Formats: sequence, C-alpha cells, structure tokens
Amino acid sequence: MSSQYTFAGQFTFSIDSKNRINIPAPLRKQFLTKDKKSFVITRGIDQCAWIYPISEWNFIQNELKQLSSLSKTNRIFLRNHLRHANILKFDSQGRFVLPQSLIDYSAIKKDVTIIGVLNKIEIWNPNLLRKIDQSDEIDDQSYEELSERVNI
Amino acid sequence: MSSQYTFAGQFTFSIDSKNRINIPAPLRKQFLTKDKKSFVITRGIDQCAWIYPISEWNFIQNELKQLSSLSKTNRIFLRNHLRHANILKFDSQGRFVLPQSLIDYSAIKKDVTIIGVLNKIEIWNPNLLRKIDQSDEIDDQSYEELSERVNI
DNA sequence: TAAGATAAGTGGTTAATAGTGGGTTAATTT
DNA sequence: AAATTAACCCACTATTAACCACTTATCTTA
Repeated sequence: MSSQYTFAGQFTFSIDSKNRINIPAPLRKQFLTKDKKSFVITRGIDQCAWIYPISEWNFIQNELKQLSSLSKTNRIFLRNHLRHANILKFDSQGRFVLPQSLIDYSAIKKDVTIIGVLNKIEIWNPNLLRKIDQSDEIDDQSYEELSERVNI
Repeated sequence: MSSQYTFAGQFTFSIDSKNRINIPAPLRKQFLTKDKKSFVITRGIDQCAWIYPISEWNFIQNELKQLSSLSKTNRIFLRNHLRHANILKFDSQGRFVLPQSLIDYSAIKKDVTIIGVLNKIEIWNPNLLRKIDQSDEIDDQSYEELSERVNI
C-alpha cells in the first residue's frame, strides 16, 4: 500500500523563544484522525529535519526492516535515521517543540522554511536551502534519465 | 489511464486588487464534480503558472511517489517540483487567489492570458506570451521528431 | 428582433481562521 | 527542594476565505 499523504507547498515561519514551530494549516489539515496529531521527526538525509505522520513512519519502518545490516551503507543509514527519531504531537494551536539536537543539525536560527514533499514534511534553515538550490543543480543527464521514468 | 480533461481556448482576464483571477467559464465548466473545484497551481516550465485539476495532479503525484528519497537527484527533483505547488479551490464566483510567489515568477501585472492546453491550464503575462510567440518558433528538425511520436 | 431572463465577470465588506506571543500550572529531572 | 521542561490556556493581530452586490454580456423565447 502506498502513502495516504500528499504534502506539497512551501511556507516560511518562525521558531519562537520556546523552540516551538507552527505546522502550516494546509499541511496540518491533512493529518488523518487515526494519527491523532502524532508524528515522528528525525534527521533528513540533507541538512534538514523530516516529519512523518505516525502511520507513515510505521510503514517506513517495515521497509527499513527489509534492509540487510550486512551492508555498511545500510547500517549507517539505519542508525542515523532511527537514533534521532522523536515521536511528537502538535499542541492545540498546531505547534510542536523542535528538539535541540535537530535545531543544531539543521542549523535553525529564527526563520524556518517548511516544505511538503509527498509523504513527509521538511524543516529547513532558509539560508541553507537557498545555498542548496544554487549548488545542487541536477545535471542534465540525470534529468534526462528521470524524464524517461516520470511523465509530468 | 490518460487524462479526462481536454482544455482548449484562449482568454484575456484581469487580476484584481486581492490577487484573484477568474477561471473562464468554458474551462471551469469542464471541472468534474469529483474534483470539487479543487486544483493545483504550480510553476510551469516556461515563465507561467500551470493549473491541474486535482485528479490530474494526483496522477502526477503517483508517478512521483515511485521515486526513492535515497537518491539525491530524486530528492532535489521532488523538492523543487512540490514546493511550488499550491492546492487551491475556486470560490463561489469561480475565482481563486494567485499566490504571490507565482505572481512574481510569472511577472503578472494587471492583465492575464489564460490558455487551455489539454490536461492543464496556463496563466500568462500577455506581454511575455507575445514575446515567446515570436522567439520560440519550432524548427523543422524538432517538428520531425515530434511527428514520430504524435499523430495529428 | 426585441425584451426578459440567465449567466459571467468584477468589486468590496464582513466574519472566521491562522500565525504569533506569552503566562500559568503540572511533570520531570537533578 | 529547586530548577528545568513540558502541557495547557488565553490573547492579539493580520491575513484569508466566505459572503453579498453590481454591471456587463450572453442566451432564450415570444
């Protein structure tokens, strides 16, 4: 079964003095009642934080179980992905407290950029994201390969 | 499964002080009841905005879901395609609010040209479109290549 | 073809919601 | 027990979305 979530869009919010971040209403509204405002926040592969609704996370965990720990890449990926995972809820105003370890990892200062990416939500330092935009342009060859697989 | 929409035609409307744009009635009428006036508006490949009825967009999203986020190319590709996507509805008068980011991207001022292009609707600055019309003529070689794929 | 009726396009006002800030009490931790 | 953290509550402001109203164009029907 594939994901029930289809997040999209970009939002620029701020983190307050108590390290709280508001989840943008358009994204928050998508949360299914079965997930009861619960989600997992963890390190992204890039220098950002990833948020998965709890049911998505359970699904991903099952996928991760398929990976053999004999592979070094797998071991590293599993460790980094799991050890920094925090189960959180958002409060009655729709906010959550971003753990200090993720603030450090993502280099969050005052402003945050929040992006919906299909089944997950990304939390970025706007400046870092801008830097990535410029430096990580996909080379043409990769795009060509992608275009043969995805029909947009 | 192929598209259920076949938009066509060109219309010149205006954007009002609250950044609202009216969807031309001939296009609006095509919206299926299952789509409930919902659509996604995002950056076009050219300097314009693209509107997809929500069911069309879901079709695209399902293709995107096949891409694993373990690949860097995929991550960048997904992020950049989804971050500019806005899920919107048109109001009881058939209008929607064009997000500021797309106003900037498309360089929309007062007038807009709206074009139906099969499964999507394009929103243009009329002046830009005129300029493109003149400069972007399709050369014969490209037409040859097209002719092998499309039978008109 | 003319007149009425209907729909389309445009403009503005009001009411609801979203985003943000802060304070108070209850749990944990040290 | 003190201090820190977390949950809960209240409040303000700006933005957004829902609503109403008017004009122009199109369609229908006598």
